[in-house]
Amino acid sequence: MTKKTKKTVPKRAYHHGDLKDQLVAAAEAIILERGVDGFTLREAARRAGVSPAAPAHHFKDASGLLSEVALRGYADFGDALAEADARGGRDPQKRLDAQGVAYVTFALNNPARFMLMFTHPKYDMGYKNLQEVANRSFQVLENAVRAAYRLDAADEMTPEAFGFLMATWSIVHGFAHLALGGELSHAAAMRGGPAAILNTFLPLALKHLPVPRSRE
Amino acid sequence: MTKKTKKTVPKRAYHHGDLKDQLVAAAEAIILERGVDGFTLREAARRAGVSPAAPAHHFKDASGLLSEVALRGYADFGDALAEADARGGRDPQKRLDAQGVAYVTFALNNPARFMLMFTHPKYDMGYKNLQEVANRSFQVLENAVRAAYRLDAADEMTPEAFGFLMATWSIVHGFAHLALGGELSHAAAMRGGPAAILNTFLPLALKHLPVPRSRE
DNA sequence: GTCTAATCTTAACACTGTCCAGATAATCTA
DNA sequence: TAGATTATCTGGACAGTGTTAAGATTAGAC
Repeated sequence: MTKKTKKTVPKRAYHHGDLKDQLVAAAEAIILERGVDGFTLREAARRAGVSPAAPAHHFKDASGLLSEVALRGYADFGDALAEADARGGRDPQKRLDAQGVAYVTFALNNPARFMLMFTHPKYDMGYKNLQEVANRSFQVLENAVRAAYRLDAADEMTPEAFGFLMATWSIVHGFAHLALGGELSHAAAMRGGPAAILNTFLPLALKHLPVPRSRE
Repeated sequence: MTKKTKKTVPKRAYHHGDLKDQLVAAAEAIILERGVDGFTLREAARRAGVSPAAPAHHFKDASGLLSEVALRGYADFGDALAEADARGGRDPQKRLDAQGVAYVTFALNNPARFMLMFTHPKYDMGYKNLQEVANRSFQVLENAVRAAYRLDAADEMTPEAFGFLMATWSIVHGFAHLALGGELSHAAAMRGGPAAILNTFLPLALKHLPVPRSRE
């Protein structure tokens, strides 16, 4: 009786209908639960309810699926930085402070995606427009540094401005990695718990890297 | 004829004799050639000329072998930082500058080991005295920061000193990751090649994080 | 309504890490 | 020196992996 009555138990059609998006969702869930290394293509297919070979019709290979995850991650990441930058108004210092907090906040709120994004061997930078989207997110940071050094978008970066850009990028990037790697958790446990990392530790660190006084 | 004459072609005895060290060497070579993800225990065994099951008598599992690689990496890393610290003499600024350069230099000269060391899921922090050795290397940095803040080894870290420690650690750690991730190679290609990263970019970035003037 | 192209399945291949039983040899004991 | 114990290594097996090839199913175009 359960043979023809497909309505009661949909059991899903031969064609999935929304496989691509569900594979991406499954991949994100897997790397969150098991880490980037814990991802397997077969598990993603399993969660989407399809055979191990099905994903090949939407992604070149496992690396392709992770590339799509990274792509969407960079898009959200760039949005978060751009929003923070906008909240900073016209003051370069405020713009950079807000971006620094947004940078680390994104990493802590999206640990799996962030780690994947900066684990290049896991995906393919040549995937679709991944490179552009990634560059666009980093450009938000560069633009704020340019403003601090009174450089137009067309101007070439001066060594000084470039040095400060690297310093800023390095400190937030390094902080995010140390926090995600658990390198700060011992200290956090003694000084206010995990919330202290973002609310206390990060400001304490960032205040050591102020925007250089502009030479009018 | 090549049957009994084992002398001409030693072919190796049933017992290897130096398997543990050769497995470590093979593992280091593999992650250098193929990246941390490219490591397989079977390949390491293959290079050492033993069966896939042989490593089990020296390491609990694949993670155990990588733990030994990480352990030796942290030991060398700590040594490099300690030597740099010593070269800095008594001046905290010089000690920290030297350590910063040593930190990034180690990462660039030992990319595979460095990446492994900071890819925690790949190995087991509970392995032998790994945790201690890792802590010891980080302690070198903390000690220089303590000196800058005139804190004894017994003194508790002040929030200010801790903030500066995190800022210093973050900036060199982040710079190393960005450089290894190729995030700076585009800029480097236009400004003096790969050597510029260490010789030009790093000093330009680090000068933005001076040791705070001591409040006598 | 037929045909084409997209989508999915089944089955197979060569890998992987890990376990087990047995072979070999180095070392300890007496 | 001889025998027994222990450490080390092999061969074979098992479940799991990514990827491919050949065929089934169905959506959409004409």
